[in-house]
Amino acid sequence: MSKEKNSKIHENKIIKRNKLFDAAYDLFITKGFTSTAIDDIVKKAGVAKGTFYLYFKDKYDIMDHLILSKSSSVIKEALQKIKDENYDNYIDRVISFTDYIVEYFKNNKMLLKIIHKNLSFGLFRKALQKPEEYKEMKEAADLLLSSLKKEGFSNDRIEKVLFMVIELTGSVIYSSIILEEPDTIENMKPVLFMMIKKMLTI
Amino acid sequence: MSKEKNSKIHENKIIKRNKLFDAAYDLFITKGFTSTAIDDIVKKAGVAKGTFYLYFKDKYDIMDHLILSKSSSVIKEALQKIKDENYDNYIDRVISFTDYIVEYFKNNKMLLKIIHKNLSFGLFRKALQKPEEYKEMKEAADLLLSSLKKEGFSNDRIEKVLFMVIELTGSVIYSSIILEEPDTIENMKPVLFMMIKKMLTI
Amino acid sequence: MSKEKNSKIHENKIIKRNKLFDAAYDLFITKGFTSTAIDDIVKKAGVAKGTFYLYFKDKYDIMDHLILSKSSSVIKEALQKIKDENYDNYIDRVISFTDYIVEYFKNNKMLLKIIHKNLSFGLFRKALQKPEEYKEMKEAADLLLSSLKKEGFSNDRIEKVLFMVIELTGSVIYSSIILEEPDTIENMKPVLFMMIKKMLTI
Amino acid sequence: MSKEKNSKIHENKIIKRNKLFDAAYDLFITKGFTSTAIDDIVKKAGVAKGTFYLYFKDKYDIMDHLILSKSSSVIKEALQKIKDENYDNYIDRVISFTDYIVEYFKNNKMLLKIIHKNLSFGLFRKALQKPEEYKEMKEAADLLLSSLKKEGFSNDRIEKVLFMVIELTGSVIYSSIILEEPDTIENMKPVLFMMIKKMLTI
DNA sequence: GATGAATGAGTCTTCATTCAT
DNA sequence: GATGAATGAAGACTCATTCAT
Repeated sequence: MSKEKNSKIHENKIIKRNKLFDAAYDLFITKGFTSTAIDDIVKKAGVAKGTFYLYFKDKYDIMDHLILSKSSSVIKEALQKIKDENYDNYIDRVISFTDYIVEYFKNNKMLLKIIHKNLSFGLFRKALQKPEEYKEMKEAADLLLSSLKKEGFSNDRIEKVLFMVIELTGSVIYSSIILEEPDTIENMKPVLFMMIKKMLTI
Repeated sequence: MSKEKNSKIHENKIIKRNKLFDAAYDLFITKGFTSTAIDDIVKKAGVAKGTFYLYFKDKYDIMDHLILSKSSSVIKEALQKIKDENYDNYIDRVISFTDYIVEYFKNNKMLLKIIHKNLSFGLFRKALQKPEEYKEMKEAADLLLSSLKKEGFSNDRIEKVLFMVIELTGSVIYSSIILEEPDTIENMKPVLFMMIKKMLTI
Repeated sequence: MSKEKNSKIHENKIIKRNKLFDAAYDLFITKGFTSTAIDDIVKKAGVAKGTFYLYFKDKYDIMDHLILSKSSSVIKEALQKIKDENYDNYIDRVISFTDYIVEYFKNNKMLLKIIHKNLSFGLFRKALQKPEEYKEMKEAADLLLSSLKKEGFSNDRIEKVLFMVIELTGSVIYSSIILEEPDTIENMKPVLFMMIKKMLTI
Repeated sequence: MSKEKNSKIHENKIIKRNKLFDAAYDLFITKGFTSTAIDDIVKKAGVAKGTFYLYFKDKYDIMDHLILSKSSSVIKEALQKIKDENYDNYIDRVISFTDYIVEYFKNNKMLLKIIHKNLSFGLFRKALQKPEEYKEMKEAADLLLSSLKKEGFSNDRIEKVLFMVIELTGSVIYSSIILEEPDTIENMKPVLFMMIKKMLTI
């Protein structure tokens, strides 16, 4: 009975945390991070102000969790896709993976805006150090890494090249989707994929 | 006499504007953008608060001008360097250009921090539309473009590829210099240059 | 004209500062220090919140100034009284001085409450170091000191004894007026004066 | 059996109360009264927040009990000392008593700080009205009172003089130990004792 | 053109207290 | 009796911007 009680309380806590999470997400992508006040978040979540501080340290804390959570879920989906498709060429796999992410952000411009301005690799590093919580990321990273290793990439280079592919992709996505600079994402995609292929060819 | 007086007044205005500019620059790279208040800027510049709004729309406005001005001067220097060196290989030219910029930001970490967080290509676009004011940028762009054109790059692709090279370089510089992620800039450089070469090879 | 203008502005500033001062005083003695919010003060003074911070660092700052200002004015009055009376006995002078202060606080219980809880000798020390601003205090201190010196008190002891007389007086005043402990001020007075006489007798 | 159970429960309650008491004491003298939150106290005591309110009305309540308890125990020790020493001069007895308290607070500066800011004679009055709980205080008071009575002090005056001696001692201790104003406690002691002697001499 | 006093909305954060479990 | 999640009022302080002089 005590267990049941605790589980109910625990459940409530998760629900409340999620309410805050969702409210913050909605507001951040609608009004932007800076223009969103804690007050807005709690009002939308239907909880008291103090409750916010029970679950998050401050506005930056909830933002970090948000970025990680959203990124993680995109990556998870992209990962599932390439698993299902079963390419035997590793470059095709990377391209397909990338394509999924491009398409995702085409439909989530505001999220892209938010994420981009607040993204830091420190965040991802932390995430990869908690494999239980962000196992999709870990899995995605490992899959790509092992693919490249098989192709004869030196250990030393793999990480750096992958990092650059990711950074380039991120930049192009942001710039072309949000600013249409230097061109629309549709026109950038073929060039981007070509570049990725070149970068990944030994 | 009226002319003389006017020119003196005009000169005074430029001096005042520059004072604000320099003060803002010093403060931004010391304390960061967010932590710098208009109040700090005007105090350091030795002018009244209202005067700030006579010369700049707001804090973002002065920041944009700052980024443009500083970027422009780095590019100018890099440009001068590759002109002096006289490579006949266009890829070497790009690498040398890039190298100059990397080295510059290694010695100006704070500026790099500021610029990165506030960079937008809209800014550069505007700059390129005022060739008289930012002629170094225009020149640099034209030089690289014509080099690639000679090599047989299709007009359509040149701009996009160049854009990607710049974005990749920017990302790597920021990440490796500021965060040492995924490695130090020294260790990233050879890989970065290799990637650039691949990207620029037909 | 410029002078006139400046003096008008300067005058306005003093008026505004005084408004805040008076509002704070009224509220502190009515509601107490802790229960008075900056908001209350500015509303009562009829100025904006930010204006408060133009004149005072925080609530403690205005309180310190208040204590000093009020103490200073009581002391000034007490000083004037003993000057007018022209006692030739130094003990009578001290007693008369003390009596004035006792009577003053009998009629200003709330001020006594506030002052007592926030009094610190550091404050007075600072005040005595600005003789131009708090010259009454300086004068009072010097007068008493020189009286005792003439009577043969060793320099070493004068300050300590005077300190104790002041502390004792303060304690008795506070306790008897505010708490009527251990008796009313009327009944404490003769004993207090007797004790002071004993303390000041060589 | 019911009795046994009840006594065990009762014991548990006392233990819990003491835990809160000790935790509060430690925190108050470490961080100060205002900076200590109920939350800190219950965490340190290892109980839930609500439990605090089962034993104490609020933060002021636990503070009052703390002051009384600590004061009572110092006084008890001081009392024991003068009993052991067996002076036949009543003034020496008071001086010795005082000296013990001075020495005690020299080694417990933080406690002194806390007590001073929150001391009120109302507290002691209450204590003296519960002789069973604070019998040391009652005893000390009676001992000193009867000493003075024997010397011919009028009943009326005894209480007041004693009150003043206590107040003076308290003020000097606080000021000299905490602020070293107007001098260190070592240098104040001889003057303080001399004053006490004068005050107690008929 | 220049000034700088004044504004007041906006923001985060703390914490004593309650009450359903 | 005990718990601790939830509350939400209360509070201090900041700062970009305006405008009368």
